[in-house]
Amino acid sequence: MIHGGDDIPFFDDDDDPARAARPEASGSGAKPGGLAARAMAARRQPEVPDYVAGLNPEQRDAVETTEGPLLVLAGAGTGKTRVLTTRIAHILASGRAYPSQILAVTFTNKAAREMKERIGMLVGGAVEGMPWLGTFHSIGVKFLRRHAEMAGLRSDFSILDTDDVIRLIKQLIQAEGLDDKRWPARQFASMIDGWKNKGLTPEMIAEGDARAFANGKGRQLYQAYQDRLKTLNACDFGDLLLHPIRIFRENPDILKEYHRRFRYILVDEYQDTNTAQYMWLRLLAQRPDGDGAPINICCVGDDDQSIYGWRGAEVDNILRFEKDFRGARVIRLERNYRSTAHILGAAGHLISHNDGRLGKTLFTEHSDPDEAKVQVHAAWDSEEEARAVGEEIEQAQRNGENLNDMAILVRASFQMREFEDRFVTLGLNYRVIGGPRFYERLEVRDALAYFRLTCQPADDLALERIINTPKRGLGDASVRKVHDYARARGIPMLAAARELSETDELKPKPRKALYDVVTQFQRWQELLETTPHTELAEQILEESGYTEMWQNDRSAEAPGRLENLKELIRSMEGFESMRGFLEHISLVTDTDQSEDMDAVSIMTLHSAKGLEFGTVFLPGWEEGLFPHQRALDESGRAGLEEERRLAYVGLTRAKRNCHIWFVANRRIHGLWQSTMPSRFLDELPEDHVEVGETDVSYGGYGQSRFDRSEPFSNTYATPGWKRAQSNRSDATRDNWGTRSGHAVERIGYGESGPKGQTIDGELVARSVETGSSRFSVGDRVFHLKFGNGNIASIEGNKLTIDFDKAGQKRVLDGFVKPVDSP
DNA sequence: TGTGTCGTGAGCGGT
DNA sequence: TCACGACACA
Repeated sequence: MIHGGDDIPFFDDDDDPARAARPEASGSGAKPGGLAARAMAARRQPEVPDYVAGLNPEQRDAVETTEGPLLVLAGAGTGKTRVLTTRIAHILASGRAYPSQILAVTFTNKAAREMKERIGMLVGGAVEGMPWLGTFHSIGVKFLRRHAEMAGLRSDFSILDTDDVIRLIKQLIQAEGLDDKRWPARQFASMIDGWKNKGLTPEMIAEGDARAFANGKGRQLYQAYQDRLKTLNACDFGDLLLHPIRIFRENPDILKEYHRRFRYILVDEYQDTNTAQYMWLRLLAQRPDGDGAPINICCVGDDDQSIYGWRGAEVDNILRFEKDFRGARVIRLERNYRSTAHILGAAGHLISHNDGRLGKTLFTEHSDPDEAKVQVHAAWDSEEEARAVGEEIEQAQRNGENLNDMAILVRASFQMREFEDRFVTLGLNYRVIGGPRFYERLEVRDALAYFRLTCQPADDLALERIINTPKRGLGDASVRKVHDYARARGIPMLAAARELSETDELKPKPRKALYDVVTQFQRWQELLETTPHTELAEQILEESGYTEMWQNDRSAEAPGRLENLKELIRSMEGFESMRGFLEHISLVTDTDQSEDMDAVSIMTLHSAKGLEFGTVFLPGWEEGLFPHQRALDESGRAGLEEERRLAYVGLTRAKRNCHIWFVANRRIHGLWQSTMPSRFLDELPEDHVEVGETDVSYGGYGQSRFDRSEPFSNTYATPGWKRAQSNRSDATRDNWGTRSGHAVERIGYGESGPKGQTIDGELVARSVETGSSRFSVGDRVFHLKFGNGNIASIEGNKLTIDFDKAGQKRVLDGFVKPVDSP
C-alpha cells in the first residue's frame, strides 16, 4: 500500500474496486460537498447526464469508451480538451473510479491548470481530489519524493534548471582537465538531455556517442555528472522521469501498487511524448500478465501537430499506438469548430503532402459563402512585409476586430523585430509571447538561490551562486578553497564553509565574511519551521544585503529588479511553505501574460500551438526560412515533414482570416539575400487560396500598395505570383519543377552554397552563386534591390558594394549581376 | 571589480 | 548585423 503524505486528501487507501463502485457504503472520508460526493450524486441521475448532452457523436464515443486502450485522434479545433475533461468527469460521475485513481498527464503546466479548471466546472467545485493530474514532470517528482531513497536521494532533493546544469557540467569538464571551449558545457548538457529523452543511462549510451564528446570521455563525464547530482541531492528534469522508470523496473512491488491505484490513465498531446515518457507510460499502463484487467489508457493527440521532434518527441509513439496496445480503439475527431472551410481546406491539402500520417480530414458544418479564402501576399522585403501587415491590422481594427483576436506567427524569433519596430512607429499595441521569463531573471534566480540553500543546505550550486552576491569579499580563491575542502571531505559546501570559518586556513577578512554568511544561513534554517515563509523570504533578502545591493544600484534596470523581487515574494503567498513554493517554481517556467490591454500577439509558430485567433498573419514563407534550412539539413525528409506540420499548425490557428506573406529579399545575418517563395505555397490548393497583389516597390520608394485598384485576384495568374514564380525558376533553372516540392534549394540562404544533397536524395542544386572569384574590386554591378553600384571590397563570396542610391551594403555575390561599365 | 575588445555564432524552447 | 561570452587589462 502506498501511503501518500497529506497530499492525498481522501480515498487514499481505497483501492478495492468493489468499494470504489459503491463509495456511499465505504465509509471513507468523502467530504460532504467534495468533488467525489458531487460526482456520485450526478451518477444517480438516470438519464443522459448534462455533460454528455452537448457532445457530437464522436466526442461522446470518446468519452464513453472508458474501458480498454483508446487513441483519440483529435484534429485542431475539434474539442480535444473538452473530450478529455468530460471523460474524466464521466469516469468520476459514473462511479468508475475515485479522483485519486485517475492518472492524467499533460506536457505543460498551463494545460494541467486548464484541465483542472474545466473538470471543476463540469463536476462543480475545486478538483482537490485529483492528486495525479499534472505534467509528466510534476507527477514524476511526486513518485520520486516518495521513493527517493531508491534513487540514492533524500526526499528533499532539489531540482536543477538548465542554467544550474550547465554550470555544473562546466565544472566537471574543467575538473577533467579538458578545454571547456573545445567542449562546451552547453553542448554536453544538450547531449545528456537527448540521452535522457531516450531513457538512456550512462552505461546504455551508444559507444559512438560516448566517444563523440570530450576526447572519448563522454560516458565517463555523463556518469560523473550523475554522481555529482547524487552528492548534491539533486535531479535534473530528465531524472524526474528516469529515476521513477528505474525504480519501477527494479521494484515490481512498488510498480504493482501503482497498477492497483491507477484505474484510468489519460495522456494529453500524445504526439509529443518522447521515448522516456513512453516507457514511463508503458510501465504504468501495462499490468502484469494474468491480471486480466483492461489497460484503461486513453491517449489524445494529433500526429499532424507533432512539432517537437527536435526536443526528443517521437511521432512514432502515436503512429504505433494500435500495435503497442493490443485491441486499441481509435476514434477520430474531425469535426472542426474553429475555422472556415477555406482555412481547413488549405490546411488539409497542405498536410496531405506528408507521408506517415494516421490520416484525418477536418471539416466544418458551418460554411458561409462570404468567407474569405486564405490570402497569399508577396512583399519586396521584410520591411515592406511588416508595413503591409501593420496596415492590414489597422484596417481590421477599423472594421471592428479586436487586436486581441489577431496574431502574427513567425517561424524564427528574429522575424519579430521588424514587426515590433513597425508597430512602435504606428503606435499599435502588441505583445510578444514567449520572451524572457520571469523565473530566469538574474535577480529572481539569485533570490531563489538564497531560498534553496536555506531549505536544502546541500545545494552547492545555489551556494556558489550567491556566496559573493552581494559582494562580501569572497572571490574566486576563497570559493575554491571552500569547494576543495568540501570535495575532500565529501560534505556540502555550506558545511565546509562552516568548518573553514572556524580554522585559520583563510585570511581574517574572508574568514569573517564566511563566518557571517554561514551563521546567517544557520539562523534562517532554524526560522524555517517557525516563521511564515513570505516573512522569512523578505527577511533573508533584507539581512543578506541582497535588497540593499539593488537599492544602491544606480543602473536603469535596478528599480525593475526590486519590483520583480517584490513580485516574487508576493507569488509565494499562495503556497504553504517555502519548500512547496520552490518545488512549484522549479517545475513552472511559464508566466501568463495579462490580457488587460487590447494588443496584437507576436509569437513563434511553436508557441502558438493550442491557441486560436480570428485573424492570423503568417509572414516569412520563404525557402530556407520556412521550411527552415537547418531542419532540412539535419533531419532531411523528416525535418521537412515537421516543418510542414508547423505550417499546418499555423494555418489552423485561424478562425476566419489567414494571411500568408513571403518576401523577395530578406536580410539574414546582416546580408541581403534573395529568397524564393516557400514550397508550402505551392502545396496550397487553388480553390481555397487567393493571391493578393502587393506592390513591390524598390526600397520603399514609389507607390504604396494603397494605390492598387484591385486588391485581390482569384487566380495564381496575378503579377505578384508570376513574379514570385519567375524568381523561383530563374533561381533554380531547370532543376525546379517537382510540383510536390521535393527539390531543395539552398539559394540565398546561408553561405555554404550548394552541397549537392537533398532530402530526397535527388540531386539538387546549384546555387545562383558561382564561386567567389567572379568579380573584382571596382566592377560595376546591378542588384535587384539596391540598383547599380561599384564593388568596394570582396571577402569570399561577400561583396561590399557602394550603390549609387542605396549607399554601401554587403551582399552575397549571387545576387548581383555584372553591368557593362559606362 | 569593472570595463573594453575580440571572437563567434545566429531555428523552434517545456519541464 | 548584432548580441553575447570570454578574456585582458587597469
